[in-house]
Amino acid sequence: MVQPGNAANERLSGKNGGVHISAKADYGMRALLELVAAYRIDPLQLIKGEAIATAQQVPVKFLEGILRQLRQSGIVASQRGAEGGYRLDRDPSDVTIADVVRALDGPLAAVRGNRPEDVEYPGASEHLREVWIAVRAAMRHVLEGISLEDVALNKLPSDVTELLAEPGAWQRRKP
Amino acid sequence: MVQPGNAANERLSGKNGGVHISAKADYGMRALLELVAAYRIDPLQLIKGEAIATAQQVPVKFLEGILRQLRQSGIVASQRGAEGGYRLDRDPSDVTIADVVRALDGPLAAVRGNRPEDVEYPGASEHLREVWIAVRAAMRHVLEGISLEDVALNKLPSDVTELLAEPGAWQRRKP
DNA sequence: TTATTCCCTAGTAAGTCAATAGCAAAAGTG
DNA sequence: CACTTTTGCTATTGACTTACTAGGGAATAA
Repeated sequence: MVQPGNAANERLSGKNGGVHISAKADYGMRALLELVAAYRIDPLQLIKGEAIATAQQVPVKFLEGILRQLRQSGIVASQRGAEGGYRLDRDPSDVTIADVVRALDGPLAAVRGNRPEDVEYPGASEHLREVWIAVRAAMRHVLEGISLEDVALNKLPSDVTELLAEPGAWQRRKP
Repeated sequence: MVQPGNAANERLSGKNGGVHISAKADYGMRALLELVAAYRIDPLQLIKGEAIATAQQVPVKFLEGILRQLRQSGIVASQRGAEGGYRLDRDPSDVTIADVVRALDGPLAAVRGNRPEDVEYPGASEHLREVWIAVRAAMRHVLEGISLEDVALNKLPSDVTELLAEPGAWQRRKP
């Protein structure tokens, strides 16, 4: 098992295509889930960056940058000075995972760095674009369908739990 | 519109999280679709690397490396020397896009470079792993469900065409 | 005023990505 | 047997990204 936020024994297999959840997206989601927990007690309660960082075992200064990006996207609010901190600025049921990933890493899908609808294919590969569009649509379907509240309460939408119930969903594919 | 294989005006928005189709996966799929077209005439016909490269407007030497990886994965066969070239080594209906992406870029999904099932989350983010597993399952569902033949004949599975029919599937989300 | 806490810019080491160069090895042709 | 063609393989490159860290500036409360 990989320790959370411990950058020592990680990146065993440096290479990965398909979908990659970056450290920013992962840390950002974890920070937001901490803020959701506080929000459910008092929606205006402020939590310090360092408190989030230690709770989630994430590098503090790196997390600060992430929280700033989330504030600039209107997901989080912040206050400076003593007794300052961060809080959610929107209802947890209103913030989707897609919102978070887009705020931190940009567009959900890219083909060679371009939007899927912007690439064109000659001859035999004529219909390849449809495939990448479908991949993006699948990502959107999942990530736009799950809110922070869903994750915090472990109440995922039914079509997502169906995905999780698929045989082998929790195992890696044979290499 | 971005020209196929032209690396000049691309990479406008360098950053992207979520799913990224690499040049290798994109070029590899295009090369394979050329081979499928030949396969349908004669399953043993050999096509030269340079012919594929010019047909798909892809850098030759880069494509060579891709085709070699595909051969090492058993998807493609090759023969050296004059009158040599490449051909499909499996039936087009038997090769999925997931096979291609895995052969060229490794695992379909990663969280900070690790397999989704290998990361663990403390406290408030306890259930985040399920989300990433679901994302991977969604990717698998799409990419393992489409074969080279499906793309070549433009006959995608019904659940994929349903994804494409979703409103806004072809437009980017408002930034 | 002073301690606290977020805000912001810069920088950096390591790594990846996309591609190129060059030569070795095999296979067919004359 | 040369000789040409075509793939096999390794190494290298430059641009870029990722995951951080350093250090100071600005706001806020006691």
